[in-house]
Amino acid sequence: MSTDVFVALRQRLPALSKAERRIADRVLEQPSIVVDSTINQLAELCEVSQASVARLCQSAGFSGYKSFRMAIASAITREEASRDQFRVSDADIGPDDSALDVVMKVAYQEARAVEETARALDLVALDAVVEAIRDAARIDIFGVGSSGLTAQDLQQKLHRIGMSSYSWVDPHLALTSVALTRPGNVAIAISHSGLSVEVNDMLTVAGRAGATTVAITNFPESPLGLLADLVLTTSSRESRYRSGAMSSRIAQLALVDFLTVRLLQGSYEQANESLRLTYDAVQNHRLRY
Amino acid sequence: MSTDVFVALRQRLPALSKAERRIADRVLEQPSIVVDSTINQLAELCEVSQASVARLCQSAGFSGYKSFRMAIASAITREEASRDQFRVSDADIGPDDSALDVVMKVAYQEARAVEETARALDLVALDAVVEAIRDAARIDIFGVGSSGLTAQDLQQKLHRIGMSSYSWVDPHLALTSVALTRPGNVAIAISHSGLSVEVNDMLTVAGRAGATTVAITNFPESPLGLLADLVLTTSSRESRYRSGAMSSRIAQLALVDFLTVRLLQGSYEQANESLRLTYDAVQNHRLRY
DNA sequence: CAAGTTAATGTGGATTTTTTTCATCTGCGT
DNA sequence: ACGCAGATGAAAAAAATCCACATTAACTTG
Repeated sequence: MSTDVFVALRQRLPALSKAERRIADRVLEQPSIVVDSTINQLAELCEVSQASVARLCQSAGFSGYKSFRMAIASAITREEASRDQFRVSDADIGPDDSALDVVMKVAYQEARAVEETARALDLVALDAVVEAIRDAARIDIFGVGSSGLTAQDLQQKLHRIGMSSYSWVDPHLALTSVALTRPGNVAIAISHSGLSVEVNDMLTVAGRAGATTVAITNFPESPLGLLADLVLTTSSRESRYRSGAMSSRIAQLALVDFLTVRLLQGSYEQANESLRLTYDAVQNHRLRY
Repeated sequence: MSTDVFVALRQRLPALSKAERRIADRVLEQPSIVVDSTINQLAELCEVSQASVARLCQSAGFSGYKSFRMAIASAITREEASRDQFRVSDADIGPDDSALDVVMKVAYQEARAVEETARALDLVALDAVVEAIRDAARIDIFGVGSSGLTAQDLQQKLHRIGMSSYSWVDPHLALTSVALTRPGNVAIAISHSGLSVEVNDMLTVAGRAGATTVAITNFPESPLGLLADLVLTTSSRESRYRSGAMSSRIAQLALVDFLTVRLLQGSYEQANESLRLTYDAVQNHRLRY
């Protein structure tokens, strides 16, 4: 992309003739009118001829009014975008915030959670987990509360690409399953705080049985984190105005996706075949437009 | 309307005719050609008539090709700006991408899905749904596959703030439940494509029983979207390299959070009390450092 | 399976918009 | 006052967009 229209315009400002100057001033003052106006309307607005407008566009380095107009449209959104970047709604959500405020703030927090989780992720650990999963005959996944949903999600995805995996909601069932696991298998525990008793128990038992233990938690130094062979850390901070887990769950799911895509990469053909088959399987449960 | 062209286009994608679809695909794949092409050139490039291009532009909500082109120019710069932040190329994920590339690209797509969902959200519909939920004696939630997890998540959250809600995995159970629902109650159907037979059935029955019907879907013009009284639209694009639902599920959960926070705001004291109580309830299942 | 019906697509011309040409005007120096 | 150079506007020419209508394709129904 060449230099900004506004820059080009401002630089030429002193060299312009009277009519062109009038147009340029108007445009710089309120660029949006260019987007909304044809060359005729803009000319009339500035009380000059269309030809003058056309000449200004060319003298600013554009082929004509058309491309000038598009450049202005671009430049406006570029300015908007960089403004938005600084007007980040890092503030906490309050009881009197408008719907727009709420939506923007929540979205911002969650987008940030994903981004920060990605940036802070230990890629070596990630690929170690991927390797462990790939070699495992069975994968047990466990989480309670909202982390239970992440567990289910991971289970579904692993299952879809052809890996035997189980996610347990019931702690007793989980314990009986992992008690019988073996070296080479993988047990994955998910807990935002890393403090959940059930989840810790499950990973302890799995470790004792020789499985590779993986923790997905926001706090690597938590009991759960210290317990596990491999730790994948999410980076989310919950708003005080929470209705339970928001960002933490999003960050966990993002992590699940990193894992699955990475797994998928390793066995492209085979995994894609699995995906195609599972997709076809539900095809006749779909309506048509 | 600040809603992004690309969002509008992607949401209408499945509802488009063959010729329009071809154009839309081409545009989404390489948007810059629109900026460089007249309507004739673009038509020739896609091997369709100019009229079809014009029709697509109108069906995407623009007055014609002119304004469509400007919107594309804007949207391109917006995308560029946000990509710069992630320092990620626009290429899709490939089998040979490094772990870092994969993580950043997935994170970018998911963060983008959240942001675009927020940006394009119909706030009036959102608050209408919030009102309906608040007044309802019972809320039935239904989704299959990965949308089933969203359904569970929403159910958990509503439940936690003291609303009677049910999420059904089994279509039969769901149908028997909504068949007995009543006017004033709310039925929420979740489906990314809006095509799932079971989910459509459920909402149809609920509507017949007089409940307020809500659809959460990426495609407002899908059968499900057309069926519902109120539609909340997600704005996600799936990577071609998908392991099932990634961005779509994240966007759905973001939507769930918008809903719950908004609900929570309305009844600050009472809901916060519920949250505190439920938090305390699991307290002695937490370890200490 | 054919006829009828409806939706989708393309053609060509009407209309709008942009570009270019050229005549006129303004200001300035001689 | 005259002539010249650059600036400006009017209008013609060119280009592009939009629209009405014809045609084709797809689908339904008897």
